[in-house]
Amino acid sequence: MSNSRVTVREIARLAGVSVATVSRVSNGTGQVSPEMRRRVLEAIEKHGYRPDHLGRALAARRHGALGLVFPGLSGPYFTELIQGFESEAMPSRSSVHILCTHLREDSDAQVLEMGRRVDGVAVVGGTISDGALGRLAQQTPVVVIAGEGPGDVPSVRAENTASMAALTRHLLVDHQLRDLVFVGNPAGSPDVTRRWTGFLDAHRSLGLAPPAAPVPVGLQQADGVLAAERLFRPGTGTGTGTGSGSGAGAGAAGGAAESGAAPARPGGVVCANDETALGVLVGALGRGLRVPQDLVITGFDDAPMAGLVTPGLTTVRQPVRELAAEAARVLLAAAAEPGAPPAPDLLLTTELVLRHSCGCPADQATSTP
Amino acid sequence: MSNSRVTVREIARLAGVSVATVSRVSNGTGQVSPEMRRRVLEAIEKHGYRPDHLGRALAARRHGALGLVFPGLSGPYFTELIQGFESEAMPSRSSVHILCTHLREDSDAQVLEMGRRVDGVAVVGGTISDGALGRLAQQTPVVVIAGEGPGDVPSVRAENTASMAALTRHLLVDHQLRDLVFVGNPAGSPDVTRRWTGFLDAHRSLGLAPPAAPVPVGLQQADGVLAAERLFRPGTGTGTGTGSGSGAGAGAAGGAAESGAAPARPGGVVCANDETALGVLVGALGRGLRVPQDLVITGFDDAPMAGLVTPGLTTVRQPVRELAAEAARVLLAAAAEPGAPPAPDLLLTTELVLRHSCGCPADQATSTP
DNA sequence: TTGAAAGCGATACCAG
DNA sequence: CTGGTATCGCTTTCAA
Repeated sequence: MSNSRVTVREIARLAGVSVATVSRVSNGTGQVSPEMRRRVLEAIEKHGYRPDHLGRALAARRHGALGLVFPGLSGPYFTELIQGFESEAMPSRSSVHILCTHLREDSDAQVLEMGRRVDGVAVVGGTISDGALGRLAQQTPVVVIAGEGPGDVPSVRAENTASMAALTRHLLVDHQLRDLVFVGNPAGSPDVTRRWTGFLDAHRSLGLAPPAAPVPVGLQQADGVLAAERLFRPGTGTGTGTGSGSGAGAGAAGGAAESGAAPARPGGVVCANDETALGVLVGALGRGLRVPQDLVITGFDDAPMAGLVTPGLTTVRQPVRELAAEAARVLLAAAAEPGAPPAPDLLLTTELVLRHSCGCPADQATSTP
Repeated sequence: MSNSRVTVREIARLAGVSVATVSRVSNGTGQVSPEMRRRVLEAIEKHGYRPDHLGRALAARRHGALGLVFPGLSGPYFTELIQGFESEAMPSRSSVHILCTHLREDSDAQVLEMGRRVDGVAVVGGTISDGALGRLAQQTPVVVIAGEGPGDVPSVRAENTASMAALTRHLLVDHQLRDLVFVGNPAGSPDVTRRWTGFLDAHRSLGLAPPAAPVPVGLQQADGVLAAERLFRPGTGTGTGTGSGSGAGAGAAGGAAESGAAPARPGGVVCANDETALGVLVGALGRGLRVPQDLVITGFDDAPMAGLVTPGLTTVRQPVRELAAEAARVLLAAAAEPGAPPAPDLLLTTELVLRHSCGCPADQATSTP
């Protein structure tokens, strides 16, 4: 039935036409008489001919593939990223190559190599050196996701600083919290750098002293658990002390402005993303702490879980799928028109999502989970 | 420096040799005199020549790429899967194409198309129809991961039934639990089918009546939260009380039997994987339930988080990375030797991991052959 | 409209 | 050892 060994020449011979005609028919290009077309189509159908991708790619000098490079995929963020990227590449009949450089030392070389097998590469910010990015860019279209490229390498990213500042201000002003800690490693990725900056900005603009340093852990849920361990270990920094807290005889969620009566002010843990926030939440709940009464926790991303946990996680919504889709679009466009000017940088907007983990009464928000 | 437009012919001309010699030098095949080699190497270096992948692939009739197909990547399972697959493909200089068929209707066609662009395809069990698998298999090497292929399509999977039966028996016998529920959809994937079977087997071999039906949710953490909502809704099956949590006067985590003298036997929630177990755990803790005192929860996979949460999650360890690596190995071997007999099915062993969430005192572990 | 032929970039066989 | 050349499978001028 569908033997993959059939070539244009075979079909041409069987249909009694030239390979050029077969090509024209199978691609729908050029003019072909109805009679010829019928004969060719028949032969194609009968032998299950499908043009070979390599031959076609070689002739067209186009791979029909896009590359996606990231540090070490983990969690819903990369899930969304990949799916968004793929959903945009697929309609253009481009396949998706992936490369996780995680912990590998020769990743620059790997990426360069990938650049020779695809029509464009999207690199997640902070994954490879700027030098490698530059060299990659002069060999194939490149776009940086969630970061900034050197020179005129285009990038697509979501707003970070201002929204993290807004979130932090919300805790500082609306909930009158102090002694906030930041969980995340600013040196780990451009996104976290900006979020840390926003966190600091909020403090400074209010004349408050931010913590001297963040709790520098990774972006995975496990890292959040790790951070919780560090934070809640008896006798450690954050004013949360033991989880015992005051009796809090009151009923459920409602408590709006309870700040007044409570003697021991709960601390707040501002996490670099939802994953770590969830990890911290699990760590806190597992130790008998109550959120938000004993401890406030916030995230960033608005991952699927954020709206589902109890209490709902206050966070910043970021359009990750869109980010990746835009990146794919940039590459596709650049590949289609090699001479075009570099795409402009894209900055997608984010949105504050207030749920219960920050102490807000209910799911209000600019949002619907 | 590194212009990608240089071809063998260019180098040959510049070095004053034939293309054959350039090819020999750049591939290290055949014998070349030191003098020629030097000249060629120099030209290659000077112009930054790197052989084009398409030309090479066309000549070799080999793509230098492997495909990986899965339903909708999510969670640590797929993270491990992809990384294991890639770590095996990379040393063979094969790139990795991915395809998530999630929710798409034309996925069979997509997979067939992918089959024409790679040297072999690994398909996660339950992702595409057996028909499509069959057709794919007669066009390129195929291996099924975590499932079984039709006909002589090879597969690699981990043991499920016996280990889930062992885990269930542990709850039933060692902890004297009754009224276990199973969270997961047996119709969703071959793995879950087998785990459900093991769950049932354990009951029957002890002369106990298993629940009539599972709680049929997906495999993501959010699904676990959903299941928890369903299970712990007041008035529902599992004999657990309200989640409102009494005043928690005691110290931190350790708190023993505080739920009053309530002798109500805690139920047990056996989850199809760690992700959902974690979701259920979060849902339970968020409602003030104590694990394992009020409720026992178990998972499957031994994901990174399993050992980190409080309480540690009792589960079954599955070598996911190895699974994927083996799959890649099978494909690579098949691609290297087209005439070879189909690879035998591989069954990797799993291991029971007893932590605290089942009621066991401390971390201990046993293995099941 | 159709076909012959020239690539696309690299490999490998076969003489010399 | 080295070089000419056929080949891989398809697309695309260029004539007819």
